[in-house]
Amino acid sequence: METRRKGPVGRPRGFDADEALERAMRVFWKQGYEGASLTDLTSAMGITRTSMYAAFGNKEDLFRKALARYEEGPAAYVARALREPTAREVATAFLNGAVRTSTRPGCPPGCLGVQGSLAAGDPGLPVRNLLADWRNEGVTRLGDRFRQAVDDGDLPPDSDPVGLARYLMTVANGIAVQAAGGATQEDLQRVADMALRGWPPA
Amino acid sequence: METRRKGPVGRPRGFDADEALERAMRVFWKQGYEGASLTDLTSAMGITRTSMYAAFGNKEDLFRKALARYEEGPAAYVARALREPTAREVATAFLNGAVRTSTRPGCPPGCLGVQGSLAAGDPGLPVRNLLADWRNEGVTRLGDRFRQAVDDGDLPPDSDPVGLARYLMTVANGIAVQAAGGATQEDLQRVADMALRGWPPA
DNA sequence: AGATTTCAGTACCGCTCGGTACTGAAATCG
DNA sequence: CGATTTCAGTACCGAGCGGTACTGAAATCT
Repeated sequence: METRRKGPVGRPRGFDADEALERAMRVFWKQGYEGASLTDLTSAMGITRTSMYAAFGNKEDLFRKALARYEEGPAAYVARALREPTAREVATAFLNGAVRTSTRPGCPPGCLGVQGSLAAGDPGLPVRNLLADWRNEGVTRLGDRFRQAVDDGDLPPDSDPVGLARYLMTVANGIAVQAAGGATQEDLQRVADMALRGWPPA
Repeated sequence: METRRKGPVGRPRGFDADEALERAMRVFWKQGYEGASLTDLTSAMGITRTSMYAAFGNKEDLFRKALARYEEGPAAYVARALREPTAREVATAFLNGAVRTSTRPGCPPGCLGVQGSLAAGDPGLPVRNLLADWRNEGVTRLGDRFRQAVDDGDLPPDSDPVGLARYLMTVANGIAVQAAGGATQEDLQRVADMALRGWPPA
């Protein structure tokens, strides 16, 4: 006979973990991993250090969860772009999404995958490597999609799918850097348009 | 009657300030401003904290001087590119220089102007803004050069010089990000070549 | 040589960091 | 109701941060 629980025993948590994670994500996005102190994070989340550690583990765990949330939220344009029917539409949707997410009003400029950590001392290396892997995985996914496009015939047979993928990711990363320096959405949309002027014809 | 000094009175400094600054520049380049501790810096420079403060001011002053040295050294390709005869050659030299400097063996990957500080908490804001200004000044200089190119007739009269400048800077910034993630010189040279495929004809 | 000036080094300052032990209250169970 | 469990909050931990006072030696001047 198995013990059945109607709900978790004990006092339930008094805050919305999803909302707290959203707030934490924005602090990391704005200030980077090392630049975001636990005090910054917990005061934005509206909870105490104790609650944060109980709910999310530690600072690095919190960042990993914030990155996962970022991927499903602000960075969902990547997955959407990959589902576009042609290589050109994939590329266009990807860069336009990067522009919009990097310059969205009410959100920090740039991209969590770039601003989160680019260079760091020893204590920040795990997160730095996590983000480098995250960006490289994006290249891989785009590259797979473009290999498919070559098979489909909407990219020339002599195309370099991974090269095209890295090119787009490079431009998207640059857009994030430029957004951090104050470039506007119009500025960066022009950049995205220029970046596609040399795109291989179908 | 003016007092003449043959040399500075007192014990002369026992280290090469230029060499020390070069070492500091590389630490900032690799670890970023906030990620480079005074211990990291001074041990790489081979001097004590006291000597560093006497010779360079404080950590922020040291960074400013390291950035100036970076501009004259690894980033000298920018000034060289601006002196190329045509807009296309300017653009090509600029991107090729960004690729080489971001992937130079023996140097940290990327660009000090990007890796130095992209996102930061309150204490790092001055340096973050310094670098954003530095990047934007690069856009301005390229933009001035391309305006000249329009006058010279080696860019179409309806070109957007500042837009073209921002486009190149965006690609260069993206190259720095990608280099930090392990992209090789060959990878990034292909990216630079692709970025110029849509360049306006003379 | 003696006086002076700046050197390099140690030890320390107050502060903030990420992380934790401990307290007392609150909510759910039998 | 009483027992149990987890909550939120305070106060604190050792460590590292950027920066500085102080010491004694070394090198240049008159």
